[in-house]
Amino acid sequence: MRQVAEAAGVSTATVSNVLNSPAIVAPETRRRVEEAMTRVGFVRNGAARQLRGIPSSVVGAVLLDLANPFYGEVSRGVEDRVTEAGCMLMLCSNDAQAAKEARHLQVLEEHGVRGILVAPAAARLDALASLAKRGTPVVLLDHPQEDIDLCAVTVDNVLGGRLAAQHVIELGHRRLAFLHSSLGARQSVQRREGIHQALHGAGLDPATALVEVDIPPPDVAGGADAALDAVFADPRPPTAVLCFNDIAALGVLRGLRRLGLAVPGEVSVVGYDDVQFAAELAPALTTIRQPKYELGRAAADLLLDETRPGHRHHEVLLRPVLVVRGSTAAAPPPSGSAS
Amino acid sequence: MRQVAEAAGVSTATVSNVLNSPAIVAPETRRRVEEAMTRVGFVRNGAARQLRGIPSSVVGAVLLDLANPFYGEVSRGVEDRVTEAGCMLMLCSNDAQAAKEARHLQVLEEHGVRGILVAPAAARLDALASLAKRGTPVVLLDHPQEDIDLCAVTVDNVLGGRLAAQHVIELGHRRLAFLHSSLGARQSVQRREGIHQALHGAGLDPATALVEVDIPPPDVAGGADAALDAVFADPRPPTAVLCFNDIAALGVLRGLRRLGLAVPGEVSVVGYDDVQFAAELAPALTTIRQPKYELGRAAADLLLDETRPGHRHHEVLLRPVLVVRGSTAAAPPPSGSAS
DNA sequence: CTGTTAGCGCCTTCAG
DNA sequence: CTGAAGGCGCTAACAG
Repeated sequence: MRQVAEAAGVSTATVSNVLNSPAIVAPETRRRVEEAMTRVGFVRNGAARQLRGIPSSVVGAVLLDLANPFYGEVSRGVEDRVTEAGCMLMLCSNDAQAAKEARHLQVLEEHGVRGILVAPAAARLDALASLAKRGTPVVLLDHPQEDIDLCAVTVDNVLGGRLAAQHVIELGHRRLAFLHSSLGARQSVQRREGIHQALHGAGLDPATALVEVDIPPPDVAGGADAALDAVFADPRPPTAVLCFNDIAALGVLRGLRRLGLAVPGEVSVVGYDDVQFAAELAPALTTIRQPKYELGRAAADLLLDETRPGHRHHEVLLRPVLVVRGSTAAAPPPSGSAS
Repeated sequence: MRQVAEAAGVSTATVSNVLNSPAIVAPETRRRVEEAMTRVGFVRNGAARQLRGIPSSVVGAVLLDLANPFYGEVSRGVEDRVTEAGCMLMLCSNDAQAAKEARHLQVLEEHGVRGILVAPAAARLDALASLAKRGTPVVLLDHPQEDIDLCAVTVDNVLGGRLAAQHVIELGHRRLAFLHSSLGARQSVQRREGIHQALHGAGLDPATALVEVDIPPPDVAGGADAALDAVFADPRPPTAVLCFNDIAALGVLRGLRRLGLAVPGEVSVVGYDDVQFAAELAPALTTIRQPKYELGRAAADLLLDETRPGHRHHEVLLRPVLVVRGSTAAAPPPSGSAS
């Protein structure tokens, strides 16, 4: 900046004014300074500005996994909103590991970001609460507000689980499997709750009507595929499989093909998320659609609002929707294979 | 930091030493300082450090579109490599718009990032070259080095196009369609070159054997679907469709279903990228696999190496691979519908 | 309208 | 091993 000032024959303060309040600089001087800037190849130093107290224009986001198409669409929503506000995004994956998450949060805080969006992996949220108390706004993404005083955006998982279960129950299914994973533990608990509600509503007992299977990370599709062996070894196997996301459903479709079970003739499959490819699978996947892009946008919205004077923390609840396609059908008549 | 120093009854320099060279501080003093740090809730100020000249630990990446599963996997490769080096990632999408890209690059430079990975949208690369000359290392991702003196990582697109075309030619197809998009213009040119090579190799004339269709952005799948009407209105329609990515192939499968054309019985389809869902489509997609994760990792590797003293720019060329699945089969016998 | 000045928080000499 | 001092680039306040 000093170089520019010298080249233009003015002081650094004037250069600063050209940058920040062009209106108060004489046109001729301004022109000279601007010319000098391009000649010298001047680039503002963000670190110095920030040190001087200018609010940062980068926002952080800690999500589960960038390569997961669900979070891909979520981050696109975040990015678009944040870009509109003239900000940039520092993105990272926590891979469901609290330690990774803590490290990322620390670095983001040290960088003095304007705020952080986080889909928390850690069981306890105290770290986030104190982070916020120290002055870095935090917005929970796909996690309920619970007792913490933070903004939050969630999609109603209980409703989602209920929609999925009600759908197959209405089709006559009486034995269901629910495939979940520690990668979506929090969501899975709530969706299970919704499934239980639907079962009770139909007069069914979860203890006998529902098989639960945990898919070990990290390979969700492969794990789901492999998990089916045990599920269908049962003398009275389920006729409908509910999955905690579409990737797992991908694995289920593959596994059922491997086991020679027809979809939806013998087994119905319901996914979750409605990622882009869900409609094109064989058969097209019945699934619970989450408003992914909106989820990201809404979270970014809340975060950007944090700096507004009258801001008050609140929770936004989005609603999932059942999308019926080809992977679900009426339950097959009970076969005589009862042992 | 001053607060910590006061709380621990030492000077700020000692606090700094505890942080940066713990070994040279007396254990007892160190303990006291560390205790004071947690008590006060001390957080290092990244801006101040950077201003002081400490090299930044954030690297920037400007890719085409975060929501695109291809770039999702690429960025995961970048992220993992960068995290290993203790760095963070500032990610953004350029949406194939040179203006957006320029803005992002500027902000990244102002932030003083350690380096920038870019899958360039701009036609000319001078901006990148001068960026690098000013001191921010730049690595081209999925773009050849050409005449610019920068590191670059690419996947051999000519080979990819040739593999796709050779495969269907060997299956007896003599009329091919190639669906490309301005979203992948650069890659498309090279893949077309590969297709031409394959056609020539088989003694076919591209002028008559190849139909080219441009899919207008932004909806690739929908655009591909819609584009088929014109393609198959031709009296001698193609029997094989080569797509510039798997998303387009998704749309093609949908469109062919809509038109009542069997895959692979009447028409063969080849995708590109081999994204996660490609294997699970109906039918499973024959496609050209790109080493996506490796592409990201290799690019990050090159970037991190830029700061090494003896570094010399170079280009890494990765090889794509043909993955044959269910969407391609022998060409149908010529029907009598010649007009 | 333009120049001067001080200081943001940290790290690194240099003395002690 | 610890303390004091200076400066990284920028901007806000004030003086000219």
